[in-house]
Amino acid sequence: MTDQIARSEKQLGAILRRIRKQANLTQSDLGDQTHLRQGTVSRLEAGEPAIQLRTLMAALSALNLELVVRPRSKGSAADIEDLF
Amino acid sequence: MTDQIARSEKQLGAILRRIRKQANLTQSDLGDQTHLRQGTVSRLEAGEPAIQLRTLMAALSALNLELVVRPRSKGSAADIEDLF
DNA sequence: AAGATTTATACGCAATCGCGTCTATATTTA
DNA sequence: TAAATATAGACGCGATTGCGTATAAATCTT
Repeated sequence: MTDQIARSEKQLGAILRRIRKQANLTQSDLGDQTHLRQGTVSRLEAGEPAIQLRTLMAALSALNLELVVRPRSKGSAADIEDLF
Repeated sequence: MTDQIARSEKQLGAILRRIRKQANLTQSDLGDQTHLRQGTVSRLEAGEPAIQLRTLMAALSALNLELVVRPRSKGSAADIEDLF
């Protein structure tokens, strides 16, 4: 399984959505676990830039994920997604 | 160099501060590059939960960093920092 | 295709964002 | 320790959050 690299809100949201679906959870399921509205989860996954950190961390926690901060690896796949 | 793992806003802020200092930048320097106030950078690094994703991503970008999302590694060093 | 489920959007609300600016504390350096 | 630099925190402001609640629109299932 390839790394889930995010350099933008959109990429981050896409990653979360992918993982949530792999876990067979609906946005509402996730919302129940995190006390976030389903609509809020939707906006997080859509990559809205003004979503708050607390919202992101709550989602990560519920999905049992962690964040790693590291120097940008040159020419990673993430660049391509960014082009559109 | 050990991984920079964040499971909370506080850890994330601490990581950013560490890296910024290693790069010999002040909060104002970073603010200039990102169009963020020095005070905003301060709050980001302090781990305020309501900071927006756009603010985080701007800082990451200016520091040439990227995020990796991955399953929580059990018993990592990050747990200890969480105990405060 | 119809029905059920899931996701995207909307409303008013209180709270809080980041901005612009300024000042009080640290913290570092001479 | 004095002076310089850096960080934390405040002010009012306009904008937008996530909440609570609904409903449209899109996506599965059967």
